[in-house]
Amino acid sequence: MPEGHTIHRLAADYGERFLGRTIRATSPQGKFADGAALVDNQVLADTEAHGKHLFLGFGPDRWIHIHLGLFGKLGFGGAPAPPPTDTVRLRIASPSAHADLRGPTTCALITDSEKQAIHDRLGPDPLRPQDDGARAWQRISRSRTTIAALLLDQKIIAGVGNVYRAEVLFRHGIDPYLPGRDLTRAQWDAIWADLVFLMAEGVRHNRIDTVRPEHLPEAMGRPPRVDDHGGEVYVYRRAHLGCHICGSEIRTAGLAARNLFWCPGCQPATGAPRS
DNA sequence: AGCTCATGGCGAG
DNA sequence: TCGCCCTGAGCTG
Repeated sequence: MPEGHTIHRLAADYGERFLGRTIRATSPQGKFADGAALVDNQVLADTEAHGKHLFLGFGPDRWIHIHLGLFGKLGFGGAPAPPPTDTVRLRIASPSAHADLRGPTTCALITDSEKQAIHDRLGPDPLRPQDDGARAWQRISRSRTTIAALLLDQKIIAGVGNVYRAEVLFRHGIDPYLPGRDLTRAQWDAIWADLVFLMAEGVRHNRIDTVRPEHLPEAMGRPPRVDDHGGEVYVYRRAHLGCHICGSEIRTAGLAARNLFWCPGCQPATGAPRS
């Protein structure tokens, strides 16, 4: 269950273990048998992430494109690798390590130009140093769509998922229903800079933490969060609980088939009326 | 054993 | 906007 920080982390994890090495590739589940055969006994030459897309380079002109979707998981382990379970789509193994991919939305062999087409349809990624938030602003500032929906649109900004969306809007006191074109440039610049910071922290710690030090449980005299998603957050999955800052009841609503969370006190409605 | 839900995204209508 | 794809955990019975 990954957002962009997880994918960047996994690209680094693959690289650490297999870059420059000849790997064995198999598809115990069978759905990627042909692709695995074509990279078996090849050298992993490159790993890259853009948003939630992961690329493993076996050049020339040959990449494995992985997208975990909502359920996909990647697990690393040592050698010898244990017998794979029958849901392993792709196992990559070296004499010292193995990696098992399960449940991805996408695991496919692609060419350089197919890879480029994927980059071309993705927006700037806060975790790619060369990417620029101004490109996203061009579209956001002209859109009547709510900022909450725009933040999840990978064509506009790549790598943000449901947790970062809710949390970054909270951190900036922005109504999720505010149309993109009603944001100020200063608000967007602050959001982008914050995502660059938060997501880099996410890569480092391998979890999403968005709570400022002065609002951490120990600073606020409350117990630490216990939740299966792991990090300290302000609003994500905290529906009907009290806001850590103002005490208002955190609200939730469906937006484009995803659950949105926000604090009506800290993020007062300035956008369109909502039900 | 069966249901629900999850940090995602696609295509049909 | 809905249904669908992928998997697994945590309920319920």
